[in-house]
Amino acid sequence: MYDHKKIEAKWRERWQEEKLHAPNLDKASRPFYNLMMFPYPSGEGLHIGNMYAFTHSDCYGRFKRLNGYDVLEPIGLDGFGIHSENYALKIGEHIKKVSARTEKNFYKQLQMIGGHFDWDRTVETYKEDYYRWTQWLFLQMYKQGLAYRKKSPVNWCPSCKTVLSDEQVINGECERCDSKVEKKEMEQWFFKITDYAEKLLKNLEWIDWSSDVKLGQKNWIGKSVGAEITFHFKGTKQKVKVFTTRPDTIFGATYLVIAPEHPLLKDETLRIENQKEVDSYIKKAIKKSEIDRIKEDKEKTGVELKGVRVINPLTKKTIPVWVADYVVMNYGWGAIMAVPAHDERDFEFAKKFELPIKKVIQPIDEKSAKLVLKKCFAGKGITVNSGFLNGLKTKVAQRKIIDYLKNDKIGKSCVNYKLRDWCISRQRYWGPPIPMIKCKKCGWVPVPEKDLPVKLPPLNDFQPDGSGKGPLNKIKDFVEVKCPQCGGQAKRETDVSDPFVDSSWYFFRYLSTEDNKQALNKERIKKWMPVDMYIGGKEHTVLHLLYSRFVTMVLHDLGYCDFEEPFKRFFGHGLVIKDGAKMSKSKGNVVNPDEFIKRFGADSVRLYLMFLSDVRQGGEWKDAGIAGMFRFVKRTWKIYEEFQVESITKNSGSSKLKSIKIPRLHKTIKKVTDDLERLSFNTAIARIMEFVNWYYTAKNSLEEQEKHFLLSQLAILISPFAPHLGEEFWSILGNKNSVFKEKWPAYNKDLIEDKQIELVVQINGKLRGKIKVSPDISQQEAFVLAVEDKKVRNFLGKHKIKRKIFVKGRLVNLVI
RNA sequence: GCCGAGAUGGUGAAAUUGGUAAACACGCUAGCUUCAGGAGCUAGUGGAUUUUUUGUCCUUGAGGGUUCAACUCCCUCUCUCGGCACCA
Repeated sequence: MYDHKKIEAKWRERWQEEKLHAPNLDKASRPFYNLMMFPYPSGEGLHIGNMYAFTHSDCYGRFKRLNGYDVLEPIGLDGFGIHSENYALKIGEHIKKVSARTEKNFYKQLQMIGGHFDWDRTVETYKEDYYRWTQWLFLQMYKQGLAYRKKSPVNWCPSCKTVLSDEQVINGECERCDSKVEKKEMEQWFFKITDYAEKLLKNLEWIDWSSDVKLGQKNWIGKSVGAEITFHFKGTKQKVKVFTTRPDTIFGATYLVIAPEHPLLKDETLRIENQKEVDSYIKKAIKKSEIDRIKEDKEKTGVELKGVRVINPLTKKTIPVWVADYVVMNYGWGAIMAVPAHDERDFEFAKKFELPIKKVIQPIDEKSAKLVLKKCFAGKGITVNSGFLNGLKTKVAQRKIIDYLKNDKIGKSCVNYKLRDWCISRQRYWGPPIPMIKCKKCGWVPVPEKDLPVKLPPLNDFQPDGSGKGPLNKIKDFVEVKCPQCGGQAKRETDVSDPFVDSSWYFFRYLSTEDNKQALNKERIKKWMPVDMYIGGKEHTVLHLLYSRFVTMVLHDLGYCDFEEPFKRFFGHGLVIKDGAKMSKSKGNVVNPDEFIKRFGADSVRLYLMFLSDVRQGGEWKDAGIAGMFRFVKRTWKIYEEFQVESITKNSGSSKLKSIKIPRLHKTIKKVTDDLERLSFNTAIARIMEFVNWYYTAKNSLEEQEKHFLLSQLAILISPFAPHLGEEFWSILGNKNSVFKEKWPAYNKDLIEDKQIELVVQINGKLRGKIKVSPDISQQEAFVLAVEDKKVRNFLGKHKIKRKIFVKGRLVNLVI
């Protein structure tokens, strides 16, 4: 009887005792760092989605181990953060208590799934010995000028009562609680990720990552190459700078638009005649939340600054100036030159407010040429109505106009990024206090490194109050401190940092969790990093995966590592869905992994998750499907059980074979190996199933020694997928050591190739016959045999063969 | 709106370089079996067509194209799922 509970518990214990999954970090000769995204421990326990990722990742790690690598596969908990905190608030329990409980539960679950985890070096972001170094990281950032304070409109979640980073706002809503995010003008701590925009973009060209994730990052960074051009106001000395990617269209700039937040709008020297009207528009526009701006169907609004005009530096004509919220302050210079004929938004605006539209680009294709002025044309073409730029192609015109602007000192080429600095302040309790002190005399002073950690003080009522200050502000003993510089009265920063700061460097910390004297161990980093394989969710494209790259680049510049990119390879998996939809509590289609592990065992759940479909695409979970996998496991189990009984009854002490010439085995080994290498887990399992099916049909004609050898090989092949079973099978065969100390089976190339193959005979591309031939049959022979085939002859009749195609080892196609 | 990924049997899905579409499963059908167990075994299972079926024709969202040959490449369209969202 296959008793998965007993077997799995036995091997889990033994792995733990033998520390089978804890490589020696200093002595390992072939390090392989196999990383998976550490989960944030929710109250609900490990989600099937986490398990999906872990299972594939673990299978790959175990495969690498069997191929002779020293595999480090660490695990931990991303436990700080709003998610955990909100859950604690919801159930009315203190977050510290909740965390202690979820930690226990998560680690138990993680043990149950049988991962190759090194339990001696877990990382919990909310423990002092970790967040101390998160604070240290902040101080390094501060020293480099990469952490700074800035007052700016930030994303405020009214429900979580904290600010959020741009990356945490999804469609104008809070990533955590889906509340509408508001814009608030606040002073916050930022990390200067924009300093690394170019490097973050450039390295995307060579890192081996899923291409959609790379593209997502590229778009988020959003590099635009163009020019900045200065426009002078008529009648005053004021001027305004604009950014444009199409300086070549400047002759078509028929008006200028300024963002509502632009400081020029408060400039009295402009003498705006309708200042009141303008002010009320500005007030309304600024009040709008992001989501309102999106939901209003992008209907253009705006107000003309009456009596104000700027001079187009090329046409020398004056053009009107408008304020409109389709221009945003935090990109470029908060002002644009509007070229309605060649920009979608300007076109729409000009149509609505009846502003002049002037064509300056002639499209090359006729279809678009006909539509110019009826529709906007934003493409490239030939410049017209533009003085000295006439007749030039867009690219040439752009170069020429930039040279002109430079000579006249009214503009220059310029690059802009959509990426903005990372706002890391959070007005919450459950995070690492930002290690800064504000002194009346000295200003902001960093906490000296020797004083770290700034401990998160106990606080019973940790509910955020929405005052714009974190709950820590309520604790006098915490707030009131002496200035480390002058000893005078000072106050601590009471905000904590974004949990994404915690996770931006955890993979470094895994390497030296036992060392509490320093954050990072350079030698080990050199030996083990960058991470060889990282498997995780694509939802972190512009969050964790971007932040980690940034932090690694900073650590590189500080000399802690000699690489700029933390993850050599990142592989994004798809989602597990159920009943055709993403799992969610409200839909009631959440799969609880515990229940299935209990019923069928971790091995069956692992196998099923990997068998579902291609890991890149995700797959659909079916309760009936896992039962089928359980059946396969039991069938395989029976083979070993039978073998054990036989060998006991026969009691034959015959010597073991070292190799075997059964092509079926060699083909299976090749298939499984190739499939695992290209991360095609589902087909690898299919191949193992085929092998088991074959074994059933062949077993009666096999010698005991042969069986023993075949089953040994099968035990190893199956062990990355179903590690407990692998071990159990291995021990049934009489082995004392762990199967994971074995070598991955090798195949004999000569046995892969069949001595006889079926060559397909097509007539006009349609299958008409099959002939049995040797794989290296010559073209001539193949044609002769093909024509001799009865069926083929029937089809050919009296037709003349016009053409013959021969594909070696595959087919013959006769064209008639 | 823009960008990306996808659409293959009743279902989840395979098909690595353009070369036998549907591997491997689930489900279903029939039969066998009876340690009644979330059982096991055997056979069948894309559709149409009663032409002895070891046959023929059709079939990878729709339509067109390239090719001896297209799930795969190109064009047009439809739908689904993700990402971005006035970024000049």
